[in-house]
Amino acid sequence: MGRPLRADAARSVRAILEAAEQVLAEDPSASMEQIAEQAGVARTTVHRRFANRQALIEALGASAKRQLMECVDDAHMDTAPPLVALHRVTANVLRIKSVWRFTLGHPLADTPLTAEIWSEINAGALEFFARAQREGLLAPDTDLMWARRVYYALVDEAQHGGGADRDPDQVRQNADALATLVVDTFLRGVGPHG
Amino acid sequence: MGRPLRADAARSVRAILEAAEQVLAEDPSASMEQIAEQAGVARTTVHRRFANRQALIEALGASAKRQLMECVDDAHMDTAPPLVALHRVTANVLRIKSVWRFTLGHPLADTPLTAEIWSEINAGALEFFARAQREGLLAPDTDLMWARRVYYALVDEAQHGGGADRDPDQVRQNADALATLVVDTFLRGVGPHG
DNA sequence: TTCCCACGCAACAACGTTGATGCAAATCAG
DNA sequence: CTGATTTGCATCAACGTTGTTGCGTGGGAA
Repeated sequence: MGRPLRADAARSVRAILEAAEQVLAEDPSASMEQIAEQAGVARTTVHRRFANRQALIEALGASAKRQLMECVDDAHMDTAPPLVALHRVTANVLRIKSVWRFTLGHPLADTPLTAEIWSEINAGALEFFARAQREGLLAPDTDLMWARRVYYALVDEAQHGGGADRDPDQVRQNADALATLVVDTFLRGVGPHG
Repeated sequence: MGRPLRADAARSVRAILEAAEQVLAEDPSASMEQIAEQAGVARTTVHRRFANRQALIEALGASAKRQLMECVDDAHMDTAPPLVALHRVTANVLRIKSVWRFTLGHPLADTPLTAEIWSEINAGALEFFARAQREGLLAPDTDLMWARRVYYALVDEAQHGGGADRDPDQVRQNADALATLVVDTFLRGVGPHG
């Protein structure tokens, strides 16, 4: 590509991406104008940095998916004990999802690239659940596809309810507590146990 | 209001509502043109029957909410044994949701009227879960708000995955099977039981 | 300090969508 | 059958959004 961006240009790009994520999270059909306003930038500047609305959304997708992949990786789903890995990845994903509510929530940001990452993650999840089932964490008669969908749904649900977390510390604690709740509900449901 | 609609007019209205539900389910921002096309009707006819896009969506909301309320009522949540009632209402709701994927899925169709019905249903659900908890169907330490959210999420998830059901009979069987799956997962999760 | 780049601002064309209107033809109801 | 109503079609104005361009200005980099 061209030479590195100047300081103010880089600042604009970051502001725009951040604003786009926030605005689109509340209204996926928000206009470029609204995004520019939230970014504290003129609309033309948005178009200067991102040729299309599509290009902007794809840029969001790239950032988000990269971070998601990263946070899944460092849970070591393939080696850690299933229950530990499950709790860790859940907390990590919840943390990421709270930042990328739009991009990771709406499939609008789907491009060939991101679709590939998705299927990779999905495959990894299925593989993990298979191992979890072999090691007795999941009931032997559980349909793994259903299990995966239930897990995703619970993570989503835990995310949506979570109100405003101010500082990063609070986000982390919240993510841990929610992860416990999600994993618990996922494995034992809400009925009486014992 | 005015006098009853003529036969062809009534047919148009029904066709438009049905078409709107289908089209909007796949693309919530679809144009009136697309809806008209799917209904086999000129766009002007749509505007003749529904002043606004908003009015059309509200009409959808009214129909859907009415049916939803009806199908919740005839599950007799307040008298039947909790497990029976839960299974029955789940099957009923799944059946309705498969028909009103857009209107009951996206909160776009929310008006003062529908919001009222929603809160009524939500209150009923919470009350039901409280009774279920007293009677031992839910663990005593379960947060009822969380339980409700999990239940809604599971119903949604069961709905989304359900591919194309051709005839009404198949829909009914499918709804029963899915209801069993949902209730089971809801109460016991996917971990080993025993 | 000096040069260059990025910015804000204003203006513009192109589009698609919405909503309204008039009219001729088809269709329903008494 | 006959009158009333509905519909399709063509047309029009109004809007909001998108994307582009040119210009003057202010802040970053060497």
